[in-house]
Amino acid sequence: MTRPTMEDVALRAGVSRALVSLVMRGSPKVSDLRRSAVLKAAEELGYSPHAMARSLASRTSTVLGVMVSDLHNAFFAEVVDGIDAVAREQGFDIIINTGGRSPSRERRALDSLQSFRPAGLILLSPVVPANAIAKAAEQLPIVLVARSSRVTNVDTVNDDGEQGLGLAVEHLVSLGHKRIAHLDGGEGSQAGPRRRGYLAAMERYGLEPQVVPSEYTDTGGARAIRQLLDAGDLPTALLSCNDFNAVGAISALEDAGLRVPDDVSVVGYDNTSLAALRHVSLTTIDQPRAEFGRLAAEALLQRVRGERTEPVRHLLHPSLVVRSTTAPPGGKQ
Amino acid sequence: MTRPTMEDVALRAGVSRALVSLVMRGSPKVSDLRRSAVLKAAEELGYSPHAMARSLASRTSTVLGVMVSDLHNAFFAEVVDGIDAVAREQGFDIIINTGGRSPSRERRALDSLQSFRPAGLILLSPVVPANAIAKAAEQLPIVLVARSSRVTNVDTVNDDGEQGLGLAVEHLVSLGHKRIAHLDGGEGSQAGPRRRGYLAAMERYGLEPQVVPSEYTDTGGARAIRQLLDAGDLPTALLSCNDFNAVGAISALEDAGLRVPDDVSVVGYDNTSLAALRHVSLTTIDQPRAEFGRLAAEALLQRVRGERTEPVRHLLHPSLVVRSTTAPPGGKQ
DNA sequence: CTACAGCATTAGAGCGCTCCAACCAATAGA
DNA sequence: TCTATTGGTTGGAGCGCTCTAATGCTGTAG
Repeated sequence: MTRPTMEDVALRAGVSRALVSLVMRGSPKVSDLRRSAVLKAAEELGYSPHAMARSLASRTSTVLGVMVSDLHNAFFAEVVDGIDAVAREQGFDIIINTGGRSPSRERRALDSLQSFRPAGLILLSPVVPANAIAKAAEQLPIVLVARSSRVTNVDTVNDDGEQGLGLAVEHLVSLGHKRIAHLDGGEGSQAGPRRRGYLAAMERYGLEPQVVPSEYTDTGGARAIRQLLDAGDLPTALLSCNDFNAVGAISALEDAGLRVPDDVSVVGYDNTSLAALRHVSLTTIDQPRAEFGRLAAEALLQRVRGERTEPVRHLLHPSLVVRSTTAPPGGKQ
Repeated sequence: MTRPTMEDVALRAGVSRALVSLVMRGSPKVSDLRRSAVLKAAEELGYSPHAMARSLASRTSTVLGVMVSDLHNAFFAEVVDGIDAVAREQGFDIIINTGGRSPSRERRALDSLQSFRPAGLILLSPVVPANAIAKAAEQLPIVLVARSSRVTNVDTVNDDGEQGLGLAVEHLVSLGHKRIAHLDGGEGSQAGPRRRGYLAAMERYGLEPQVVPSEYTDTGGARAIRQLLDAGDLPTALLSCNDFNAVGAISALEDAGLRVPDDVSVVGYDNTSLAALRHVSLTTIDQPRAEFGRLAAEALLQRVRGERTEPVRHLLHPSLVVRSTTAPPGGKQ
């Protein structure tokens, strides 16, 4: 079970350890003769380089750490796909860890990730306090996705949540809705911009805003609806803080005998695969997720290579995806 | 940006590097005086140990590698939760990588994971060929989840897919169904046992089996339904190979003007969070996912600690979760 | 006063690798 | 013939840590 080292390969190929190192790193200054001898020996021994020893010796790393705040949310999977594509293309590996939306577990994940001394870190929607991020950023390059920051040495990649909710309000207004409520994401990441976008858009159209406290879960959405129903105060359209919340809201509405979109229109946010399922077919706001990942990886690699020290703030344009949960108010199609 | 080392901490605390090492590893044979001096110096410098150097020097690792075949599937997130809980409890860290269900990318992920020389590897539903797994297993302990193997130095954790589909058939038969088709998972992991379980159960009840080729996706499910409809050959009940497939099937059925469960009953497999959404409310087979993760981590750690060399084959009992997509045939409730 | 534990502490080697400077042909130029 | 030059190859130091064996230092017994 003890794995072969460069020494073993060198011995078998009849060359020096340094030469094996050159071959492993694909150096051009190795004769074909030796190269093939080394590769053959490595193959026979089942040798593969020891990434830790390598990075220890070279004082560099080709690893990017990715902290995913919630593995249960497919949103992040697509961001990771984007990150992975860029990283691979540029010769970097990624290692992932998850915080499970819990600050303490996330902090542990961050420590663990950092203990590998990666070249940089991408944090997907982290929930740890800003100062923890700022502190980490003193040690290595950091890019934040789906969370904003004013720290000058971290880059951020976000969608323009204000614009997103603006699009949603516009859509509903154009369908004829006037009573449009927002199921708010509370303390959740990006809930602020979305709420502001909602309020601004409502003001723009001269409509009375109604913010209902809720959260980024389907049970949260359902709870908010029950609250509205209890208060006998149901608007004709609902803007959820995300798709999960929207689906929860729809369930609760249907439980109450109301039909979507005939009685109430519902708009989600994120355009998760959930929303795209024809069975759900949720009108929602799409975020370019893979693009998030690509931009984050590129920003990080720029910093890693020392090409830039100025912070970058990507703010991507969301887009409206109209499906089957929105219609004119009053059931008239 | 250059991080402090043990040397720096030792210097600042006025002790030797070895003593700092002892403190960092929580050794009892350090006087309180020195210990606090070291901890203070470490704190001031923002020192944290270098995991790679540590594992290089100690020739041991406290890292478990986890390969998740598909990050988009929340199924794996729950397994990871189980793994994480056990690993953390026993002082191990996990690093995750993903193969995106592509054999080549998965192989890359495996190599990358191994380059960190983890203590062991847990592979969640891997798609690489069996010999690649066997080869890796010569180098380090490996546990497979949701994929079986006959390799003697690999542990496996699976649910009993045969039993699972048996439960589903039994449920439908007890509702009065006779024409029950299986939307098959093809080459997908665990598709074999599920198919076998279906066939065996149908035979047990003296019913004519009908296996429809499909795959583990919602588009696959929809496609299979369209095929059945085109052939004018729709059974009264469908057993999907997984929840995604089932939801796709339901969408296609609804598109065709059929109602679920009134016209057709549908059963999924996996009990993903998707199935639990009240809007979907899918009757399905539940696998104890977190338990998968816990058992996998425990099995791996036993091997890591050299407590066992015999392979372990966990086969967990699935259970039926009845929701709203199954009813007696012909719409009579 | 010496001997010997017992304990906290430390020097030094070494983990698997990279990197630099040195080295060694072999060829080219003077 | 004697240098340069070039391209391939190598030894050795060192990355940040752990681990073993040895060190110094008490305190107690002989």
